[in-house]
Amino acid sequence: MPRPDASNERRSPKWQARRQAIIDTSAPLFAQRGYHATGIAELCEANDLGKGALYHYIGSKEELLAAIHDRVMDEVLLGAERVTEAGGTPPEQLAMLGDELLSVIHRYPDHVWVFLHEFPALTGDRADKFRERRRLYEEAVEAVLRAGVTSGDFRDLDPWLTARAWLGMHNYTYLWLKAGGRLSARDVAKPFADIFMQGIAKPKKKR
Amino acid sequence: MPRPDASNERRSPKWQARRQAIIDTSAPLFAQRGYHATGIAELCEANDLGKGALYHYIGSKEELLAAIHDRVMDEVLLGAERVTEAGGTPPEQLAMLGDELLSVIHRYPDHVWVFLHEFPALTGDRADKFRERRRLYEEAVEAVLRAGVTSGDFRDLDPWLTARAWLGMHNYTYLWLKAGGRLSARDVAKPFADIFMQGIAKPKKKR
Amino acid sequence: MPRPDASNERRSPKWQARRQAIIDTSAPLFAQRGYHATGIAELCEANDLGKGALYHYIGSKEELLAAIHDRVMDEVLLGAERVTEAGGTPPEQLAMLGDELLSVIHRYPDHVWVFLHEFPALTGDRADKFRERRRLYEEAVEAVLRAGVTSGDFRDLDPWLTARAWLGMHNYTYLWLKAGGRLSARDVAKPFADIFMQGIAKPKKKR
Amino acid sequence: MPRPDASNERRSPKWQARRQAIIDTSAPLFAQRGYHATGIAELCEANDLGKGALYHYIGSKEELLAAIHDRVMDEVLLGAERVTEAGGTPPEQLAMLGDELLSVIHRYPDHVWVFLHEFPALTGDRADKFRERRRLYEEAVEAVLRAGVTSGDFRDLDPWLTARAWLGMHNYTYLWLKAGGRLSARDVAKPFADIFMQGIAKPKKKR
DNA sequence: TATGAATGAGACTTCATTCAT
DNA sequence: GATGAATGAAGTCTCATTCAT
Repeated sequence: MPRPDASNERRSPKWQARRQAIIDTSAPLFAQRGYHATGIAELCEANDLGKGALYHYIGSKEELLAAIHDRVMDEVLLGAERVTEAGGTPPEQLAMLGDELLSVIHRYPDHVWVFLHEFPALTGDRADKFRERRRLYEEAVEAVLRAGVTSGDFRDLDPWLTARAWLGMHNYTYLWLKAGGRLSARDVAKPFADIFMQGIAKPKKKR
Repeated sequence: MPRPDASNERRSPKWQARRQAIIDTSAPLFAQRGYHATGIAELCEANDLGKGALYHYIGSKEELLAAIHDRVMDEVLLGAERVTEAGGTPPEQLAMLGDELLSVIHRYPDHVWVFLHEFPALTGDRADKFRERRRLYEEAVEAVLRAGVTSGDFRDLDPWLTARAWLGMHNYTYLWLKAGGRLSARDVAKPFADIFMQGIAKPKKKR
Repeated sequence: MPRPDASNERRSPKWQARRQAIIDTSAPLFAQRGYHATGIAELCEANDLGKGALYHYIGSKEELLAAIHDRVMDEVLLGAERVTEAGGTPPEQLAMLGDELLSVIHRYPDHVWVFLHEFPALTGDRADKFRERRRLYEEAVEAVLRAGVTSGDFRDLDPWLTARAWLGMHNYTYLWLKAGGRLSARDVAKPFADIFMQGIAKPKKKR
Repeated sequence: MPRPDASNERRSPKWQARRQAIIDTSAPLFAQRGYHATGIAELCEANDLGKGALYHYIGSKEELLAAIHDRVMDEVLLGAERVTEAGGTPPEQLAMLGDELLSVIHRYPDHVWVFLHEFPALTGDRADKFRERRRLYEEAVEAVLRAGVTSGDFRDLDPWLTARAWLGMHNYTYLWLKAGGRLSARDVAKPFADIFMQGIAKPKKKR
């Protein structure tokens, strides 16, 4: 049963920093072993902290999980905002969205893994808040697609369904796209954009 | 610690049927609450069986999880075989693969959810066997892409990376494609194939 | 809670034989894995019988344990009777008791192991009956020692304490004396008798 | 499946003391009811501790069993060392070994009962380590016997077999020798030594 | 005689969390 | 800030036994 977010803003900067470090250290554990399979004891060891001290920073295990989700959603939504503010044609916007999204997945592979695997473990208000933010992002993608249909850049397609195709294609990279890996975010974003943009482009009228 | 699959083949047909029913009844529970979060007690209640009787059929919780995985992989690989045997051009083959895959997801949404979410909970030999079968399927997709490049139907693309795009686009539908829902498997497969096929088609030479 | 011994005497000879076979097949299992650690399922497999059929013969697990105890005690007490009937001097009697006891241990190593390790698992009447029979045998040993003191063959010793020494020396061979082993019962009985008899002999008066 | 002994040395002295108390409180339970028949719940009640708290100290039930074994073997091997360091003729050494061994059995009757009854319940490394220490002690006894033969104090006997006789005679006292009982360790050790020493002594040459 | 599905209590162990220090 | 002992509910799984077939 989630408790009201202990207002972290009153805390000292030192506390804030330590909390952030704990979040980032814990994400790989949750990613590798699973949220439920990772015990408080393991988190304590990984963070070199006693149980009491750990709870001083995280409040509860689920709050820690929510913090990892927020870390990702903050970045993802920030990316979407940047794209909106940058302007450009719908195809340009969609390409930028892909760049931003894959950049987040590439930089935070563990956080994203947790995000995509363990969101059903969130309960109550925390689950609601998370779903709300996720929906917000998905609607941004749909909006670009709709704009492209209107502008004539994209052929007449179902924006909702097409957004799902785009999201699946990009999100699913969490399984193999890693920071230290062979491929950069851009190495993936470019070919994916090529496929998708050509795939939904309005065919040129033949004369 | 996975034990060698207690040779289920010696069991009576009645036992086999009951086991299958338990597998199918349990999949939705794992899908909705998560594998670790679902207790044996819940499985017992859902299957209307005592603990001892449940274990008479499943061996262990993890064996039950593996059985759900197998149920899906059996169908998926069977679909891939049908496609191979059907023959046709690479674009036709890829379209058929999409039809088959989305059909499985549409018919077994819970099994697939479990499959895509809880595979890290498999350990030891069971994990190995599962990864092997999954790789087998992915290679079938790559093979079709490679054939299409060779045949000139598809432009020159990275088969591995493109297969990931295709797999993500299709697999990710597990989040919203349900048997009772608004959309049929075909309703999704057709537009997805349109996007993907047009997206990787070799541009026609202009005259 | 032990039930009154289902009067086995009314059973058919075939039933009796099968029951005896089960007792002898089960003793090694109990000896090697322990009474509590050996499950009914293992007993079924070893005896090539279903659970229902096994229970048809043994009544309960504890009754089976008691039967193994009885098998040993029958032999041990029979040996003691033979010795009594044979007559002879106390040293001769004690030597014969050693021969008989080690012969039982050598012929029924598993039954004896169970007997010496698992007697605390017997409860209620079964425990009482077993303790009674064990005491009976021990008193036979004490009686011989007492007779030897009276006759002047043995020096003046505490019969109870000396009997314990003798019993420990002989019983404890259950740890290493096996039917198929290097040593026969006689190979052990002779040196043991030499030690013990010389150890308690009345010193010859010097002239 | 035994885990590597969680390095208990890092624990606080208070923890160590409590652990030791738990070991000594649990030994009588195992002795009276048997290792397998004694449940964690009973151990908790006897130690006035919750399940979680108990596990905080013991790691596992089998580790507790091993600790009881070690408690005994530590004392027994220490006694053997004292004897070796004390020096003296082989008969003196053997008498001292008897004094030491019976003293341990008298002071730790429950621990010894567990030790002699439940050692088959140890598995893996723990069983190996225990067997090794036990063998070490038995070899010490054999060595004294061998020395006595060489020195001419004992007649020509089989050291291995004679050691078994001696061990059985002494170890078997665990069945009736108790700290609060009628007999002290010395009350038993003296007559036993008299029997055994006279029993294996080299007969004086008659003139 | 024999089967094996079903029982349900109880086995050992782990868990997230609290709180006195 | 930090510790780690203690909690006790819940975890997965095994058990001896029964009974309809």
